[in-house]
Amino acid sequence: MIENDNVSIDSVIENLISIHPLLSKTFTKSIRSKTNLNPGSLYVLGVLTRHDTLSMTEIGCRLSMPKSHVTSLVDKLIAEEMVERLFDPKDRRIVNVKITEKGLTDFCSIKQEISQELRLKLEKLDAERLSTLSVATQQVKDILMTVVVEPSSCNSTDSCKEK
Amino acid sequence: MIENDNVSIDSVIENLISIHPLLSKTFTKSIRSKTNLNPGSLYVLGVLTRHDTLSMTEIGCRLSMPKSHVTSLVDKLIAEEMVERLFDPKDRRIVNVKITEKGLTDFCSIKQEISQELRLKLEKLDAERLSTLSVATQQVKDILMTVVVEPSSCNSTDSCKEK
DNA sequence: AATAATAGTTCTACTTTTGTAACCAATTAG
DNA sequence: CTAATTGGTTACAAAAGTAGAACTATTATT
Repeated sequence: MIENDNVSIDSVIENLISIHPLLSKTFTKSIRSKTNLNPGSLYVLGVLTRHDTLSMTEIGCRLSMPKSHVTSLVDKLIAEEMVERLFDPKDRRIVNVKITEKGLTDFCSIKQEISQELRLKLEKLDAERLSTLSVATQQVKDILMTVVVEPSSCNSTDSCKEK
Repeated sequence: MIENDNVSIDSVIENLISIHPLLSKTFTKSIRSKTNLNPGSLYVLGVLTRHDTLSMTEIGCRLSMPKSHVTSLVDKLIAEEMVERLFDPKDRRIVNVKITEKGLTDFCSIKQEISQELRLKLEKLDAERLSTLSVATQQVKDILMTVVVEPSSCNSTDSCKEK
């Protein structure tokens, strides 16, 4: 709790608040124009690429969306055969969602599609800045993931508390 | 070199796609619960803190929202006395929007509010990771701003250049 | 001067997301 | 064994964002 820490925290928050609209601008629009999925479904697909299976509650917790919304998004993904429902034999209330092979390959090509414009712009960066950006985004992602999604509140054993 | 660039670009895109939902989760919800502004209005306020004045078109371009939406968001901000309309004497069609003193101070306290939970979590990071995160977010922000908001497509005269 | 183009507003229709509440089935606790 | 809790679905209302046409006023083009 030193002076220096507070300055760092403030600058982190300041920076993240600036970055957020930039990312929205970059991705959301091309998601709508270039895919037949809505952004929410794509976020669900995204977390499923990073976790083999997740329950409905866990998905909602990680993406901060109401369970009812998760249901409708997963329904859409199932209609596209991108994910599947797996019923947990140990607790038959739980629905585990798993991405399919088709879902994985589709997600890859969708990523290509929606990042096409960004890719063109990144290509114009000099090698040094590009490498800086590569390292920096990796660090932000890694640290933010441990900070934002704290394991204790989202996992199946001690599950996400809904208020 | 080309090889290496493509790897970097892919990892940047991969990372940004992971970061985006994390930021949404972090900010959007508390914006709704802790302020009487909608997220869009807050984004408008945000860009106005970084640019003394912007025209309606420039705001829409920077945030990738239709001009009609910008109109309604600015209307809300004016009702809260956080911004003001300034008519350009040189071209009376243009409406320049400027953040007020109240807007600036309000935005600061809103930032405090909506980042409170994140702040608590950041405080638990050790000094090294916090400083890493501080530097990395700054780099991401700076480079992304030059990449995402390309000057030529946003300006009316020459006013869209980001530094 | 006539016409085209631009900046912004208003209007309407639509999609997406959020927030509840009611409900069922399965599990856990007393 | 009841009673309470949990995970998930369904249904509905409301907020927020998206998209585009029609319109006014102003400026630019010719």
